[in-house]
Amino acid sequence: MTAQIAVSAAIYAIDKPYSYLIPNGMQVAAGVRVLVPFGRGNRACEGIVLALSEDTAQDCKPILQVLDETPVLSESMLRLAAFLRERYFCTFFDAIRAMLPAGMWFSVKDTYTISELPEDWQSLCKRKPCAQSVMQTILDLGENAKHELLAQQFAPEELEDALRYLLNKKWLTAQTDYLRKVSDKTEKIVSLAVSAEEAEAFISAKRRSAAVQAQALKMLVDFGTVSAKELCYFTGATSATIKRLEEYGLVETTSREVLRLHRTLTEQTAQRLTLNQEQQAVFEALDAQSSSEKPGIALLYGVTGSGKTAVYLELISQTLRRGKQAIMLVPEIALTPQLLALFAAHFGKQVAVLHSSLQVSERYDEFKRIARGEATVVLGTRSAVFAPVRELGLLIVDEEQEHTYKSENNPRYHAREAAIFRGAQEKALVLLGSATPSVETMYHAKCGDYQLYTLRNRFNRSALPPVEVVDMKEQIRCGNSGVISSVLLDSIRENLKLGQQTILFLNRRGSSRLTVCIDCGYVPECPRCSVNLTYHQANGRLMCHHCGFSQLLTDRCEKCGGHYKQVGFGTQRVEEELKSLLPETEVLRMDADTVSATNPHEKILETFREKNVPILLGTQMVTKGLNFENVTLVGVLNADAALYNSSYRAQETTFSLITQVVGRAGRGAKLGRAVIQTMTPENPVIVRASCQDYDAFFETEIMMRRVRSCPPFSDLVTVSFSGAFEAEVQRGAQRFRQMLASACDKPELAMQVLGPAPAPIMKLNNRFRYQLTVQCKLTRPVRQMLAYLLREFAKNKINRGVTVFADLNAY
DNA sequence: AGCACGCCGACT
DNA sequence: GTCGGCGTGCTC
Repeated sequence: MTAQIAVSAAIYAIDKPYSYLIPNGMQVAAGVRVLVPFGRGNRACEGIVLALSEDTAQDCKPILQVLDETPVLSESMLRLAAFLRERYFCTFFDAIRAMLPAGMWFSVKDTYTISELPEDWQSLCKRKPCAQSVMQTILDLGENAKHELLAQQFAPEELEDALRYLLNKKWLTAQTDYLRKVSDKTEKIVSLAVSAEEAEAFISAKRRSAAVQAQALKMLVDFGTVSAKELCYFTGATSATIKRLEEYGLVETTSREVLRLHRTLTEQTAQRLTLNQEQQAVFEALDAQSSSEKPGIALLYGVTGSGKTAVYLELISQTLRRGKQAIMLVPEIALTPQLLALFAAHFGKQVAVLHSSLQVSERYDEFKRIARGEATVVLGTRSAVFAPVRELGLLIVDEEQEHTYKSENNPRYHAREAAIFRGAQEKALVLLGSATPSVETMYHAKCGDYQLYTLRNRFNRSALPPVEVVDMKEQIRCGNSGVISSVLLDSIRENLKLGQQTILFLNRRGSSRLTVCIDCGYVPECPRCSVNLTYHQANGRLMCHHCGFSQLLTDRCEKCGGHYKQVGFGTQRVEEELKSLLPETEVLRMDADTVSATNPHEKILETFREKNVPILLGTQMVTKGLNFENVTLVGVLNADAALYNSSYRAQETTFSLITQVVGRAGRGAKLGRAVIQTMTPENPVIVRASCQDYDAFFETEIMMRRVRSCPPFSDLVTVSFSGAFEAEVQRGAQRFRQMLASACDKPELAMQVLGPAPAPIMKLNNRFRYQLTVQCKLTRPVRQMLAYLLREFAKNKINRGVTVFADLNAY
């Protein structure tokens, strides 16, 4: 008997199921994790059994150890992993890693023991000083040492080198333990280990040579105890700085569990749902579809406020009544406390919540509750599509057009696509819901691939707010160079008089802030990335949002000694403008700068609601699922900001965004209104969004997509190349293009290749990036051909120094 | 990627 | 003469 195993150590270029011998008496099943020897060195490495087969083993190694008593993934989930691997060009294990919660993984603990050390060992390794000191350390520790302990004392590279040397000499032996880890996120806390006076003395003694250390110490003197993260943020220190200070004995670090605001689901008595006629009809049809032999996929297209959630709840209840379970995916759970409360009220303890801000152990617990069948309703973000429910009856993807469903790291899967595959596998109804469905989804619905259900009426019959489009060019001509038009200002004033609230939305895309020297035009750039640095008021530093680099903003320009100025309009600038226009009015700002762990957006929104703050100003965050009775005015400050980037999705996201924002006004009894500011009032996307005409928008958009061969008519595979040397990366991309050209000799492999072009951010963390865009129908043969080329590219040593990866329909 | 095997330059 | 450098090729 052999087992086909996905091995964690296998990189993409060599990833495939590896066959291993099952030793006599060992209990192995598909879906259990095992320890297997891999590679020349036969290092123990983690794997998961994909399948068992009868074939007599030829020359394969035996499994070392079984790590799970029962499978952690069902056969159907293993097929889903295979699907992810093929569609998103990742390894089996990458896919599996995405499917299991962090708390289920094993931590590798290497322990080194001295075996046979010759008397004169010190003279024997004179030429290897690092090995000598590592050996001495192990001796001091008493014959054996844990890897993590050594890692604290030596630089990683040096340590690995020394250990390899010592193991090779057979002076040391290593043993590997795999322990289940259910560790929670901890954060490092730094505090002074000496008196404030001593720290001050150190600062003045050091003067210039260790400016960052001095800064960090100063902060500790002022605040006593600070988290390492904050210390780095405010002073520009790095982990190395803290380590250095620790060595000097000036500071000490401890770790503390990250405390997160965790909402416990309070059980309330659910109000009996009453569906209106339209909802009832849709519910019945969906219910019929879900109980059919092959339920397939449905799209619930319902305008904002038409009560999609009520239909979801009824369908979930119905699924439970049939003895099956349901998963509902939402774009961002933290933004929808109202939904959480609703689910708690309806399903009580049967609900499991899975989202990114859960602690590792909490997530693991929820995972187990689902696997055991205690939780039958799963509410969660992207990765909840992998929740281990046993008998899936319903899989809802709410707001299916949202970009948060696309993973931004390996495997770069789309939760909607994973949901559709899983639904088909497990014969569950996949229900996509949206007020502004993605063009792809609506297209499939119109083709009949998905069943289309429509909710046309707003639930409480409240009319959609009247929308006014303001031409900002006109405003400039009239002498208003600010970001708030006179029309919007008047409306805000009016609203203030009535004691009603206003939400102002600023599109971040295309409105990035910039620090520039007004004398010579110099713009500070990140030394590691090809981006400009952004000024943060909170710490007075210029920061890189991509690699974490930061530096103090100097008074004078470092090139010419001139003056810096902040240009571009971020929320800060709008806030200032509002202050001068409406000096007496309180403005609540919500963006990446004001939202933090200690001040989460829920808290800001709560303040907005409770204290009846007149104006809420923010970025994307203010558009999502907020229901405020007293909000009667919504302003979109720069509606077209995202419209002119090169992505084929720009129109769609802009339309969806504006529609959502406008839908925020007048949710209560009072009539709302919306003001949309734009430079291009005649733009069809703006026009259609302002009158909430999705159908017209869709018709034009689908035509454009057809003409340009964009999704859903074809797929776009972005093949990215990165490396330390720009010319090498570019040549690599060029070579891949040639490989593509010679591989696509058959008609079924038809494709169009664009590039190589520099990636949108050409340099990131000192690595240069280029990309090719492959436009094709991603059929099986095309996928296999691309996978083959990716592997060949990685294997060929001519491409050494250049790494490649592919992303399907990237955002 | 990670690791062993194999062939050339600075030390005992 | 040998130890250790780095280049090369394979991973059940």
